[in-house]
Amino acid sequence: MHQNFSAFFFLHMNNLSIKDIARLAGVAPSTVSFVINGKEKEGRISTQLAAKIQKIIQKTGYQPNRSAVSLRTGKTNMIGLIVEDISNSFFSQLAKSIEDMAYKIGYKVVYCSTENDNKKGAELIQMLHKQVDGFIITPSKGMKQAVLKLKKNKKPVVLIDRYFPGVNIPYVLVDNFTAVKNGVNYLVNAGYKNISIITTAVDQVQMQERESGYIQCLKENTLYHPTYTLHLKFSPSEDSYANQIKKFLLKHPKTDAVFFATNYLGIQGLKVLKELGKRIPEDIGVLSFDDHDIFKLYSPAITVINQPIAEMAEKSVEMLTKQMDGTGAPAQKGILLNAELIVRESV
Amino acid sequence: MHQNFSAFFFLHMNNLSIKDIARLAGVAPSTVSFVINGKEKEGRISTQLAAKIQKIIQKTGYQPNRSAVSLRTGKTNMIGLIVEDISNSFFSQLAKSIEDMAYKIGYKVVYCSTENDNKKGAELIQMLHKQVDGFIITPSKGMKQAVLKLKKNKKPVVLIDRYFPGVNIPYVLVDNFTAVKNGVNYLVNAGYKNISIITTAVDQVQMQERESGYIQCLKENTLYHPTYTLHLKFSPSEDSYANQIKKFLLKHPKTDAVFFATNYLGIQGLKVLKELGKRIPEDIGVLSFDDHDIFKLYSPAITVINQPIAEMAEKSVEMLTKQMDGTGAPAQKGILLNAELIVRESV
DNA sequence: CTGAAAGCGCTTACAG
DNA sequence: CTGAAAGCGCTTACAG
Repeated sequence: MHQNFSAFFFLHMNNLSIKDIARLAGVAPSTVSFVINGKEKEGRISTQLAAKIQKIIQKTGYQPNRSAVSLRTGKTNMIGLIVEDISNSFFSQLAKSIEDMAYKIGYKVVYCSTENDNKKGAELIQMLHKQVDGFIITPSKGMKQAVLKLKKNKKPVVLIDRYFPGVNIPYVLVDNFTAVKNGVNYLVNAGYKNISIITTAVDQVQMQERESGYIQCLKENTLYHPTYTLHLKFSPSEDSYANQIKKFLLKHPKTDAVFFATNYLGIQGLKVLKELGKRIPEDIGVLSFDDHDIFKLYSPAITVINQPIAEMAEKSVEMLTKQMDGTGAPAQKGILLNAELIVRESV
Repeated sequence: MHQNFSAFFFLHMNNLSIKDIARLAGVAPSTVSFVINGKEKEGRISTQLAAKIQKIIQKTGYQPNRSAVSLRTGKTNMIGLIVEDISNSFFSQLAKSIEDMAYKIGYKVVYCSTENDNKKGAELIQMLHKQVDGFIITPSKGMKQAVLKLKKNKKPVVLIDRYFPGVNIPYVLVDNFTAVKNGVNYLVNAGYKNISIITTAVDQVQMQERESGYIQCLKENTLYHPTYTLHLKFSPSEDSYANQIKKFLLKHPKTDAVFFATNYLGIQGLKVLKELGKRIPEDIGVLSFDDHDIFKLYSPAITVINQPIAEMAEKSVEMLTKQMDGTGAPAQKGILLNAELIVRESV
């Protein structure tokens, strides 16, 4: 009777603690703790008692205070996801896949966008350091120190999409060089002679590798002209990219195919080609890195080099988990996944 | 000399605590705490001493253990963002804007995708309850109980994009009804007579309101035909939507304009129209809710009803902050923002 | 102007 | 089979 009354009372409280549950069950807090954490054996709790406690937890909707658990165990069950820009289609798809993988193993994801600002990136790492059990990061070059510090502090980290050459931190990458080399080779085989590359200012490894793949392929086919390369200056405005691309294309009228090194450049490029009245693929062939809904739907549909996003997410969470478990302690150096050429109508 | 040695030693430690800093500075932990939290006045710490402590914190890179702070203060400085699907362009843009706003006031964002699964939605709320200071949620109908429980527990919540009619929880919405009414009216004025609506199965308020706007406008113009409405069955596969749309359009060949009630339906719709060889806007006018890069770039560019994403983010964080501060305690009921008709070439 | 002490809510060795 | 106690790293009233 008294117990029922208490149960009723507690049912309407906001913040139950483990002590409250213990009191309701007539046991010590430690007993409740064992049941919560599935350690009935270890605490040698009888099955009946465990069931009784479970029931009370159910009824009251008791949830352990995560801060207290974290303080005590040193685990937060949070993963820090640091990307360039969460609103970018590539990263938001990555975020979704990572969330799915993390959810399955009981982790939540905190995200942060660096916007390629090195200071912000380093700061974010520093701020999250004590709040997450591990990081999945698409690093910009200037984040190297901050990431090395994480490593020194034995904080689990996996780099994704980009990495630091010569630094021993696990990564999940696409083989940018080979993928682009093959993709550009497809342009060459299709008969294009003057193939331009439009890419970002070269300070990210993955972009450098894409460019190398382009150069290597064209050199092998004696079609390489250094002037057919546009390194776009970074700009927060999309129009600025479009303008730079337009100027470049007007300056190189012989260009008969373009390789865009990221999807947002490809999208801007399509806009420009439309403005210039160029027909694809008759006047100009188009190949873009990264797939995007736009490329599937465009007339003509655009041929792309597609990154295996779900697989990247899966591998990165896997590699992170191994580190967090302390299991695969000497984590493998990294893995290289294949990007796939999806041939559509633009070449 | 000894102190320098200690500083050197601590510089290379992983996990400094406030005690370590206190020892290095030769003061009590409480003194350090006051300095960290900018409460020098309250603790009546001399400026010089405060500076000295600051310097040590700088040098060592000490970061307070957030779990301990949270346990003690009851604040986590985390916001829980629960959306339908973070990889959807609308939600990822929202996430980016919310992140920006939150960052400015020292909050991090944990995100979760419900995938419109009520159970998962309720579960996510429950799981995050103790880990975040407040929630920004795009609720599905079945999450009502879970959200009401948050309210009962005085957990700050702001609903965004959708709401629960008749329930007093702050929300940030777009005036779907008026926006669609005006948008469809634009189709009417352009001379279209048989305007279809393609929308989701009606169980989300915002979708109902969009449909009401469509109906209201057409009724006022005596152009409403109930059969010109397609409620798409939910499906995880995009192709299924495309097939349903195709069947519908073939069944209603007189349709001379279509209003798509969300951007992903619009995107699927464009694909279908392309397959059917329909010319836009000559054969069929197109209007879609939500803007998207695809709509800007498509030939012809698609006329849309655009939601003010940045403003929605700003208002929602603002309303949440007021609740978290305990300031604007009797938080305003909610706000209704205007969606903007962006006229392009498809009508 | 500064420090010692209590306590936030847990988990886990330890004692029984 | 169960409970009392220590301690994770902070903050803050309180005493001096």
